[in-house]
Parts: sequence; C-alpha cells; structure tokens
Amino acid sequence: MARWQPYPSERLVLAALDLFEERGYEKTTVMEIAERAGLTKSTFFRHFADKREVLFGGDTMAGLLADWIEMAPEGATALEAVAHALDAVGRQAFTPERREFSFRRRAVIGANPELQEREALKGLALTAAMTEALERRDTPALTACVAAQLGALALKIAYERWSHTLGDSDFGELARRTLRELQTTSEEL
Amino acid sequence: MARWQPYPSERLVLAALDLFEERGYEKTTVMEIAERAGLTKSTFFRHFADKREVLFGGDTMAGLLADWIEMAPEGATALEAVAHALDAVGRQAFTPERREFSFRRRAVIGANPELQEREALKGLALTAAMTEALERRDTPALTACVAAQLGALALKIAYERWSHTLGDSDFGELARRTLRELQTTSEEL
DNA sequence: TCGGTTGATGGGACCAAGTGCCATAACATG
DNA sequence: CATGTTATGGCACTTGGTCCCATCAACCGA
Repeated sequence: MARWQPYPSERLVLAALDLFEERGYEKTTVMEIAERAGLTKSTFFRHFADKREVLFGGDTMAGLLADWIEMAPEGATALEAVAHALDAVGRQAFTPERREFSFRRRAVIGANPELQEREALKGLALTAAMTEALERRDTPALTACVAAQLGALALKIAYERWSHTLGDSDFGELARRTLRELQTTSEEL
Repeated sequence: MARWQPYPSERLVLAALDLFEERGYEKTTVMEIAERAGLTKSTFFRHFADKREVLFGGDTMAGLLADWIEMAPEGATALEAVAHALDAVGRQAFTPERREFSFRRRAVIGANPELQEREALKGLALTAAMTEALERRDTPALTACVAAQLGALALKIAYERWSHTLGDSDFGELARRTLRELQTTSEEL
C-alpha cells in the first residue's frame, strides 16, 4: 500500500470544505482538516500559505484575465477586451463540473468575515491585473481603471448567478450579458 | 498622579503607527504596542478587535456616507447624491490636522499585505453601505451598485491625492472633481 | 539488484495572536 | 466614608503559523 496517496492539496481542499460546512470555519482547526485528508498540520502549511488560502488556491485567474485582455483583437475598445477575457476565462475556469463546488464554497465564504476579507483582497488583485493589462494595450489610465472595475463587478455578479444555476449555463455568456447591462447603466448615470 | 492616563485607544494607535514605521507591521508584537502606550496586551484587545484594527478604528465612515446620501436633496441623481456625501464626509473626517496621520498610515498599509486585506474589506463595506443608501432613495439596484462603485473609487483616488498634498487642500472638492472625471470616463467607454 | 539522491512527509519545539476569567485599582455616587 | 461601577492587569489556554530535522517513498545510475 502506498503511503503517499495522490492529490494531497485537492484532498485538503475537499476536507476543509466539508468541515467548514459541518462546524463552521472558526470552529475547524487546521489539524482537523489535515487529519481528515490523511495528512498532518506541517503538510497543510506546505501546500497553503495559511488557513484561508485553502479556499482560494487555484489562483491563476488574475493572470488568465490579464493574458486574455492583452490577446484581444487590436481594434477592440477597453470594455470589449474585458468582455473577451471574461468569455475566455469562463470556458477555462468555470466549467460545469466546478459549479457545485463553487456553490458550496460561496456559501462558506458568505458565512465568515475572515474569508470575505481574503476574497476582497483577491478582488483587488484581479482589478489591478486587469487595469495593468489594459494599460499595456495603451488604454489611458483612468479608462483602464473604470473598465477593470466594471469588469470585476460583472465577474462577481455573474459568478453569483452562475453558481446558483441548475442547468449547464455558459458562464461566458452570462458574464458578457452582465457587463453590457453595467455599461448601459453607467451611461445613464 | 493618576494611574489612568487619558485617551487610551488614541495612545495605542499612535504607538502602533510609530512601531510599524520603525520595524514594520509583522515584526511588531501587540505587547510592544501596548507597552509603548503604557498599557498591556489585555487592554489592547479590549480597545481593538485585533492587531490590524488599530489602524482602522474610527470606523464611522460607512455610516456617515450612507447618512449623507440619504440626506441629499430629493431630486438629485444617484451620482449627485454620492458627490454630496463625499463633500460632507470630507469636511467631517478629512480635516487638515489628520492629513499627516493619513499619509503615514497609508505608507504603512501599503507596505503590508495583511493590512491591505483589511482595507479591502473596509472598502467592500463602504460600497455596500452606499449601495443600500442609494436603494433607500429608490435608486434601481444596478444603478445604485455602479454609482456606489464609482463613488468608492473616487474616494480612494481622492484619498491618495489628498494625503500627498502639502497645502491645506479641500478633500471634498478633490473628491467631487475626481468623481466627475470618472463619470465622463465611464460615459466614453 | 543495490546504494545514493531527491522530494514530500511527519514530528516537535517554538512564537505570537487572540480568548476567557478573575482580582484589583481607580473613578463616581450616596 | 462606604458602595457600586468601570477600566485595567495578569495569567492560563487554544490555535495559527514558522522552523528545523528526521524519515520514508520514489527515482536513477551502476
């Protein structure tokens, strides 16, 4: 029998999500998470920087968004580039098999301020990444800032809607529709 | 001689700011902060919920903004109500004598991710408070959301500019001008 | 097949954040 | 002067997080 079972960090994530749902985030210790995953506290902190990060691990999102913004067609406006990126990221990261996990994750985060704090920070990083990517496309600073802000907001709202969906709705389409709504809203201010 | 010196939490805040500047946030312990203020660790946690909160204490901002948004003139648009609130809050909270403190505080926060995380959370709370206040003025949900977002962004940018100012510039005017810039920017998206 | 190297894990000591409880000293009030 | 209230000090305790070292599985070359 192999002593090292495969996918240690995935096991840790699932164990953590289970326990957070059962007893709540605060009443769950890192040792308990590790034990349920068949590992130890030491190993937990080798895979995640801290207890919160176990729910924010696969953190390639900011980079992905930035890449896709830069790869958008030459003539595209700032918002079009953002829409392009949302669509691409939707296909890559928001696959149907991840929807249930996202739903459970959202509920746990919504129940705990400490986790919301981490999520807020990730949101800032996301906006910053998009802003910089737009600026590399020679979008003026303020325009980049506002477009990124609207993009992040659209992402957040779309994520909320998507994770509540029952059928296999396409995240990209949801996000693009949301972004258009936000755009018309901002024009009517 | 009185054993209880006045303004314990103010002393704690200043002691903390000093130490954070000297050795950095992480290398400063709560005990050191308390001792420099002539108090103890126990007392520190009686005044602040945690170590980070010592820099985010006077946290009436969200409430103030919400109040002023609701008190804005009847016929005002969402953005005008926000501008009204920014102006009022500027007079109340961003007084000239607080400018130097704000500058030092900003530098410390900018140097530490843990503090940026807390700031991000406060930012979310601010946006949420403004959104809800706008909705109580019968602003449609999406409009309220976008207007609050722009307001929060304007506040952030204006705060940055203001804390770097040397003269006694008026925060309210700065914020309103910033908000107008953001509005025209968003119209040209 | 064997022995050495590499990388992931286990384990324990350790520090600091944060909680809870209780004693006590200062303040206010009669 | 006696009494109750409030802020503080002090201590024990749990937990998150760091560091270091021993160990064990897997891989690799001879």
